[in-house]
Amino acid sequence: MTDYRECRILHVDMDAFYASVAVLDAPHLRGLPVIVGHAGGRGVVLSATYEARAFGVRSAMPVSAAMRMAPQAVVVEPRHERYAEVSAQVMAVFRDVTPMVEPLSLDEAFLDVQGAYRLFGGPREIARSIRARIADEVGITCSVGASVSKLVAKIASALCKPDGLLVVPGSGVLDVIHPLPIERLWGVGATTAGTLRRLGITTIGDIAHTQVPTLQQILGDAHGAALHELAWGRDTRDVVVDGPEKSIGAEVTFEHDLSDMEAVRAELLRLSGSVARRLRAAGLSARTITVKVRFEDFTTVTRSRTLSDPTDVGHRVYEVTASLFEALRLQRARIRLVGVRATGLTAGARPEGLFEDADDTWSAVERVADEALSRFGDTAVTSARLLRPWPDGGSGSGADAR
DNA sequence: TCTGGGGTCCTGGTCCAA
DNA sequence: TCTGTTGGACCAGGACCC
Repeated sequence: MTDYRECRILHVDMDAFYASVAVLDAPHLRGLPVIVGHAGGRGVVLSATYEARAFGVRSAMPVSAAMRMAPQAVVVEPRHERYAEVSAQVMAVFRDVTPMVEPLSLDEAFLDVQGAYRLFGGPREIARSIRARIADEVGITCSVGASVSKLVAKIASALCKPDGLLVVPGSGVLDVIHPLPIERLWGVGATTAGTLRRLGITTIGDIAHTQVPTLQQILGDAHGAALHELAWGRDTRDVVVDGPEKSIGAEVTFEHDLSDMEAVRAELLRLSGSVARRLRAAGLSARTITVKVRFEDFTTVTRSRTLSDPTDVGHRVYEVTASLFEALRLQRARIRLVGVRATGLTAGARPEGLFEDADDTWSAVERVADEALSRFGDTAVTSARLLRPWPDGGSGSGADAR
């Protein structure tokens, strides 16, 4: 029997992860159509069991639309801490097999298993063992693709979903990927797919047989050339164990569009505090702060500012955020979403005492608050400004003072 | 129909300094 | 001194991923 030793890259993907965890924790839901998402309002489907998918329910569609398709479905509120917990169990199984694990999200990872052959056998045996252990020890199912590259391993795991295993040797790569629709290719989303389809390019094979300059003319130099390479199965990216974080952000969509700018500023204050707290928890400081505003018609603007000194102080983040927001000079706008993001991250907290300024005081205050929050819970400390009762219920719940 | 929230990466424009 | 070029940093927006 061939053991496909060239297929050292595994892509492991949990099946309907959030929904599977919901069923794991509430076994009476097994076999039922289950949708994970915020019921009512503007929530979208985060995940759905295959029973729900049979009705046409898909991730990212509005929960309201999903409920019209599957009225009998059970809607379950998301529980992110629980997903993180289960994810840690799954990743621990991966790391038992090899240290070469690159998590892509809570529910999927690339593994380079070449170094594990001597202990565990070839890629197929390793994949089988991982699938069995996750089923036994965690209680959910996963699908595994194994191949010579990340691209093909990822395509393979998608092709064998749910609860499957597919090994694609180097000699079979083009036979497998060329008939597939272009959307299967990493980097082809709705926009690129629409552009290519209008030109009659519908399969990965079509991309492979289109001249590079033509693709570059359509999609830009980098994107065009990259897609052509991928369409021929050429992907030399290695499994990277620990990539540093590049940004930390938070955003919120209001239940109803807001026109009360004071309420929007209060939300920006809350988001700034949350981002800064996560920076401090990660031991990082940020040089660039970006504020994002989405209006009722879904148009979105971002404004950013780069600081002379990196910061992890919430008060400082809010000062920048608020001044960027003020510069937009919004009077009667109806705002759907606001967000705050920190980029240009550097390791290490902001050096205290280096600059004798108000940030030192705020930094000290916020570190004390971090301590209180970690000891007494999320509601132990908050900014006085966030205590004002907004007309419609406050942050994220749909204030609208008009 | 009506579009979340967390991210990464790329592109094109502007500004500034060498 | 003036002009043109180049390259880097920054900024804004968009596409994409899960």
